[in-house]
Amino acid sequence: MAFATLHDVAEAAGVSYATVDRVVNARGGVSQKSVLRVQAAIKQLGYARDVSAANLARKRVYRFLFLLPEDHNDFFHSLYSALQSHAQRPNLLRIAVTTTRLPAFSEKALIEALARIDPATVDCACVVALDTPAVNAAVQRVRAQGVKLVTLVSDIDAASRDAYVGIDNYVAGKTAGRMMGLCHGRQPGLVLPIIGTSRAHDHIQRLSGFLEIMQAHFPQITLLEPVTSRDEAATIHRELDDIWRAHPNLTGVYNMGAGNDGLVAWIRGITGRDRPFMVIHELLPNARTALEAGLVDAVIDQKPKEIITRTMDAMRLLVDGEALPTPAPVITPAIYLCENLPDTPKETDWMPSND
Amino acid sequence: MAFATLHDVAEAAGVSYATVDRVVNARGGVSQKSVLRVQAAIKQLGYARDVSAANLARKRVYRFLFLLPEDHNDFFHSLYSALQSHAQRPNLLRIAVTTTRLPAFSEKALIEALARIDPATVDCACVVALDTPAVNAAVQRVRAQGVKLVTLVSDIDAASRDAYVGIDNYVAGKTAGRMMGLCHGRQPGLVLPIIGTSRAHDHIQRLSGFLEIMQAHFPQITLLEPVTSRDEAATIHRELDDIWRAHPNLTGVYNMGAGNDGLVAWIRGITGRDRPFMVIHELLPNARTALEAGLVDAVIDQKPKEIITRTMDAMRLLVDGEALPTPAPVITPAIYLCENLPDTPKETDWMPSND
DNA sequence: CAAAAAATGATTGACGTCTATCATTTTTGC
DNA sequence: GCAAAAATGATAGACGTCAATCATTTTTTG
Repeated sequence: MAFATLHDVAEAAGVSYATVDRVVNARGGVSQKSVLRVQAAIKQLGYARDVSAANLARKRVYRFLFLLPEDHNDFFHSLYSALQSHAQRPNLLRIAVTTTRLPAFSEKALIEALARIDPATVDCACVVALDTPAVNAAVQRVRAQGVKLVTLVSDIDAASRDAYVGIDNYVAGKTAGRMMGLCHGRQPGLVLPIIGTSRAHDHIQRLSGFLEIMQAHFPQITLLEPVTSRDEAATIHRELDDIWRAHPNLTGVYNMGAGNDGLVAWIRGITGRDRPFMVIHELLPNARTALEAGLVDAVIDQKPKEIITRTMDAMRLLVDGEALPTPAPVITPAIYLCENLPDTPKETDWMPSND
Repeated sequence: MAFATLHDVAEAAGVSYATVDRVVNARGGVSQKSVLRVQAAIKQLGYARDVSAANLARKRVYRFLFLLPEDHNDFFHSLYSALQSHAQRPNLLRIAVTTTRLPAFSEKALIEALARIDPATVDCACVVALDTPAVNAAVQRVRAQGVKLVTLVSDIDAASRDAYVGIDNYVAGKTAGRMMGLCHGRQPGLVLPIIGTSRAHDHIQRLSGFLEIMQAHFPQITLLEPVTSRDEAATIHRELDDIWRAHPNLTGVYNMGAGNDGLVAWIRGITGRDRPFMVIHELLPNARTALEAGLVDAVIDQKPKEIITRTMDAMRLLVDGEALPTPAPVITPAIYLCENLPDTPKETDWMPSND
């Protein structure tokens, strides 16, 4: 009554269960006439496959391995936590996750970790890659053993991996730019961009998105030469002190890397004139506190939970040998002001993806 | 090897499957000693119940009924679409959703619909309620027949229903206020709030949140008396024409109701001076287009999909007789600028797609 | 120590789907 | 109209858990 089963479909279509099974699982060898009758019955009964039963019968188990950089970098840290909390969810779809953290930017460590992957215990690996020939080769060696491979955040040669789940730092930078521009209310201003290192792909992309929006839509705002912080709080603090003295008319700061603690400490010490507008990245506890305290105006967040969910979706599809959605869905950054901060503690979202 | 089963647990604990089953399903009649051994084995093996298999064996089917207002109101429309798209998702958790739309604000229609609920075919109903004694009584009559009842967005007496899933329009209004304030870049301004009807709870809440933030944090901005639009595009257009003429220094408009088409049409016609900053609600296609065209600055969105997900979570827990999380999780509004718009979702096939 | 009570073991049939095998019927080609 | 090919039917054993029954063992109690 409530839910039609394949047996119901078979009866309604006037064929045997075996034929229905051949149709829904595309096994072939069914006449056009039967296919149509089955499809009609499915539609008529509103049949929907019971995925639980299907996965059970298929004995599907997904064993995933994540290789993440072990970095102070805020973003990877939040990615890691998202992965941890995901792993603790009730076991709806039989996913077993193993995580290994590697020294950041170490080609050698990455290649070794890739070589250590055991095809007998891993169905699909997810790697924050470095785009070098040696890594490409190592990845292909893994894949040759039947392990699917997904690159995350940082891609390699498209032919070397099975899929790539990216975040659009360019869009994140543009969003930050729009936010910064709006904060100036059509007034002129002087804005300082801070990047972590000029070597990091993601910071470069954020910067170019930011600059593009600022120049295109807010020409009355002057941009200072970007400062490099090496993601160190102390460096940021020092640099800001200098610039603040040199530019009494500074109206905005956009930090696209880590080191927000130094930034916040510096703001706390400002006296005499209005602090500049502050736009920073990643909604971590310190950023949250700063927002709530009114020390920062906006936080651009890459939604690590959503990234993890999307990645796992892709990995599942790969292991099942199914087609990945094209174009790959893009995760757009969220904007947090101090009023719309999400609830902190309980992560009870254990519904399957989709949101 | 990959996943331990209850049989594995039984073996590891040195007891029979039956005993393990008694422990994990709390059937009682097990000695303390055995309980401990089973728990130890579960922990040691990292056993996690296979929810798919469990649900299958339990024959759990959740039959949910939604009673939603049939309104032009943008918000309920997006809520309805979210529900539709949720219903089309692959059938992971065996949820059957029926939706009935009712004339908005009609107490009579609501009570009749509640009376029509058949306990034999509905496990849990979700209602956008009206807080009147007659509705309260009708709700209690439904519950007396064993149907769980959740109120959505608009609550009634807490004792009358099983749960309430709310949205915080106050927070939404505050977020809009912050956004509007920031757009003024510490400059003075003159801002017009537009509400749908002064009778609608949600608009009142948005308004008070908006006013509170504006007064507390942006005192240099003057607020005009809120205009009532009855959510009609034509009314908004006309009112704005008048106000725009009467107040040459208008710098911002916040529309907390529907009727954004009229608003956008009006903006299109502006010449001579800068348009005011525009903050509106609900990321519907027209709002999206307006954002992309640069006719609107920010859209505050209540994330209807997330609301639906949360509601279904609560309904499931109720039907299972489990405890609801307290305090109820709050959904915070999202802020969209023209750079961080999400991908438009695409439709799925009718065919039973796995996963 | 025997009887009663409590705990445990052993087993079975669902649940809906997958996968496989084998027998039977229908269609096609000549 | 006959053989070969294609399509269909019938059936059965998983998958991991739930829920139930009944037999057996162990512990408690007087």
